[in-house]
Amino acid sequence: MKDAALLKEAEKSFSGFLETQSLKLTSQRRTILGQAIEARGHFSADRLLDLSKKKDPTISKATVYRTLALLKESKILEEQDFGDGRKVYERALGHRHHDHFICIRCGKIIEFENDEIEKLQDTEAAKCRFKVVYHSLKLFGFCQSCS
Amino acid sequence: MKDAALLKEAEKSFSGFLETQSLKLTSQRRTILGQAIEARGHFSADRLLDLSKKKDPTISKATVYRTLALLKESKILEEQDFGDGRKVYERALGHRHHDHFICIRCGKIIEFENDEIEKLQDTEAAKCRFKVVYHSLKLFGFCQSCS
DNA sequence: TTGTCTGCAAAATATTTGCATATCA
DNA sequence: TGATATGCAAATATTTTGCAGACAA
Repeated sequence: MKDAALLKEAEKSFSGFLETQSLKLTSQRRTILGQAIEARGHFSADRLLDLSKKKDPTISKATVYRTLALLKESKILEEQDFGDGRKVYERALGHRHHDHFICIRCGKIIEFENDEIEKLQDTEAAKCRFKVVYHSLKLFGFCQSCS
Repeated sequence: MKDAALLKEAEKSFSGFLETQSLKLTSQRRTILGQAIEARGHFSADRLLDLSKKKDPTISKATVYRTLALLKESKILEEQDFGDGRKVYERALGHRHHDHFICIRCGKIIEFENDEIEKLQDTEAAKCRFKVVYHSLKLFGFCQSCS
């Protein structure tokens, strides 16, 4: 999907979500959403603030954090924690579920999907009578160029 | 293994580690190690500080954090992050590798082991020419009593 | 018009660090 | 004795919050 189409879909989705909560689509929220979609890959709150400020220098850190919470709630973004003490975000809308390799030398992140692992997780959960809502699988190590 | 035997093994392991690094086994480090082994389950730095202070009220936060780093390095403890913004620790010495279910209602943590999942992870890593050093698999959802 | 938002600065949370003094080996 | 460790307080880093004025519906 092209960026423009993606952004359009995201805006539609976000404004729909905001409406259901009686919240408003402000110019700041529009800008932040736009930059989050354009950012691609994984980005931190801080990076999103920088990107957003380039479009509108008056946007504040507080608004970015508050908007990130809404984008997460509306399932447009997903929050990840790669263990460096801060949260990062990635687009969830139109992006299939996947897990991550994280290179502990260069920081590169590689995505992968494996249905078999998912199935085994469900089997294991059933054994413990546990109902899985979401999961996080991270493989830390060395990527090809670092090993 | 009984607590006393476990503690003895941990002390032996820790003092061996400290020696190789030309570091000292101080009374504070001994106290903190003792409380970490007695704590069982998962505990935060803050909780370990509280426990340690009961044995020696002069122990400081800084020393607990510094000692936790050493206990992690020496493989006596393992660091976990269950996504609530702080790190928790669990004993690794004499404790087989396992993954976790985390109940998002009551916070209960259930451990599980699954060799098949581990194997599939390795297979998947090999496909990407990625060398896995350690991994983290967390299944979030509802435990039996919360669902 | 009115309830929601915003920017700002201050607060909260978890962890780390500089430094003078104390302690282990 | 000398290198390492400690406690304290201040510094970091990230995220959250209170508040008074601004804005969307």
